[in-house]
Amino acid sequence: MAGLKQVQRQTGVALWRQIADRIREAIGNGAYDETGMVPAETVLALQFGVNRHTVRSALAALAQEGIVRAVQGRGTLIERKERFNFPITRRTRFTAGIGGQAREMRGLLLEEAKEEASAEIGRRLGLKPGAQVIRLETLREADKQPVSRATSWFPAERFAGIGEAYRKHESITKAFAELGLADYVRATTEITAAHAATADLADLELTPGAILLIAKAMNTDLDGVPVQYSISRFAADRVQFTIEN
Amino acid sequence: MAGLKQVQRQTGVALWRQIADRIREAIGNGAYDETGMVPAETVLALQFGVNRHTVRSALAALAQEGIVRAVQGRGTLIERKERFNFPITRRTRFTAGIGGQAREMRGLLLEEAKEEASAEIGRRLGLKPGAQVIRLETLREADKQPVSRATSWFPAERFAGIGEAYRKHESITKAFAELGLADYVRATTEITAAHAATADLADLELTPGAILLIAKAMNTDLDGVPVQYSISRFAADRVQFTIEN
DNA sequence: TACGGTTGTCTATATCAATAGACATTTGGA
DNA sequence: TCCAAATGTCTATTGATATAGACAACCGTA
Repeated sequence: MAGLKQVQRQTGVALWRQIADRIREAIGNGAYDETGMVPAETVLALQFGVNRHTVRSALAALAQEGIVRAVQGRGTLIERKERFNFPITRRTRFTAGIGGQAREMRGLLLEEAKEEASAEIGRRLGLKPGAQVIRLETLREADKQPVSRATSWFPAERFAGIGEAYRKHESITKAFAELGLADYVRATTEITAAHAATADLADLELTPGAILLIAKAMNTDLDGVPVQYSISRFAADRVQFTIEN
Repeated sequence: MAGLKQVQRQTGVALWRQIADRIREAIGNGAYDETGMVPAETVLALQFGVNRHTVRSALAALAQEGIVRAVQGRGTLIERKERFNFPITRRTRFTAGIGGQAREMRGLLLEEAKEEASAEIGRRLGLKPGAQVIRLETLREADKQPVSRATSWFPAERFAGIGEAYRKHESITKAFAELGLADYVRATTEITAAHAATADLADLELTPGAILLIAKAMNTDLDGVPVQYSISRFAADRVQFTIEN
């Protein structure tokens, strides 16, 4: 299992960066699942044919991403696999779901608009024809890495000001709370996959041809009244869904 | 058209490398087709928000790849678009076809095996059932960039030692010549496209989901006797085929 | 011929990347 | 308790990366 392809020098890509990428990939492939640890720094240095300090730079970058954690005297433990695990349950919340696996969570409001509900959106939200909805375009990041790009619709009269609330709290759950909705549940989730449209490529920092996991979700309040319908596009190589019942 | 996305610092990827990649892409997109030149160094430096010397490093790398050529007093001329043009004719030869567009051509022999011809390969080469063939796995590079990954079959008794000859000359044409076949012609070429299999991703240095152009070719000697059948997988974003008659 | 615009070259400085070696600190087990 | 193994920290050196400024050389054109 010794490194078949050596790292390349003088390509404009730092050695520590190449090594970090390869270790991250190896972790994602389950190469170190038996021990749950990365090989010792001296071993990695030998494998890649570089100095131990260079390996340390690579591991420091991975630690910064929250993928590994070094423990003096023991070794470098794998904190999480490459993919964020996103459990889908009746109480699915994005921030809480990913939160434990990342150090820093952010939710950015890219766009807000009030518009007439399309036929499909109206049906999903149980609104009368011609009713107004608020549409939010959001980008969610975990550890500064974009994870998903979502479009959400809310009944306009009930959730006026949700855009501002989201911008403040960076969380749908907290935005709902500020508007008087203390609790809500995930009613339905539909999951598909597709190639990324060019519009999503830039936001999610993907390469053309990348694959998206698409989750169409409906949330309701505790009385079963729809409060949100959303279409979230996840970078397929950064998340996995877990369905629990 | 000013740079929307700034280059990033301290990511382990040198600025000149990021800028070279973006200019190469812009050239491929035809962004500078009107003038046939890259903007002046000072203009690019301003666009990317870096020093002129950093831009010069990027342009030097592109010149090394043969994509641009700087002329003092005039500017930096575009030598060729991103894609290599690969003309397919009755006298198609890989090295000669790409040769004029690249500075350095290489052909690497990855694997050699003598084996029994499969039904299809036997049919393509016009061999009797159970005949032996030599299979070569090769990787072709132009200016140190992998261009294609090919699997070739040859009748074993007629071309014994072709693996060694290819390793020496890095050219099928020259290997044939050494074995006494002075000339040959392209009889048929079939072209398809597909997503890259994982096995080819590493060799061609592609990202998952990348697209391959696949050329299935049969070469014969001047008497029409098949001498080679090959399946070549080209990185679709690096080549284009031109059919000439 | 003169000039504006362009690439080429040089010096200087600061920071990052990589190597090298030494030693401290911590952990887990013999 | 001791030891091997692992990560943490420090100093030092070299080369690559990036910025800054100045000026030379060259091209096309007015």
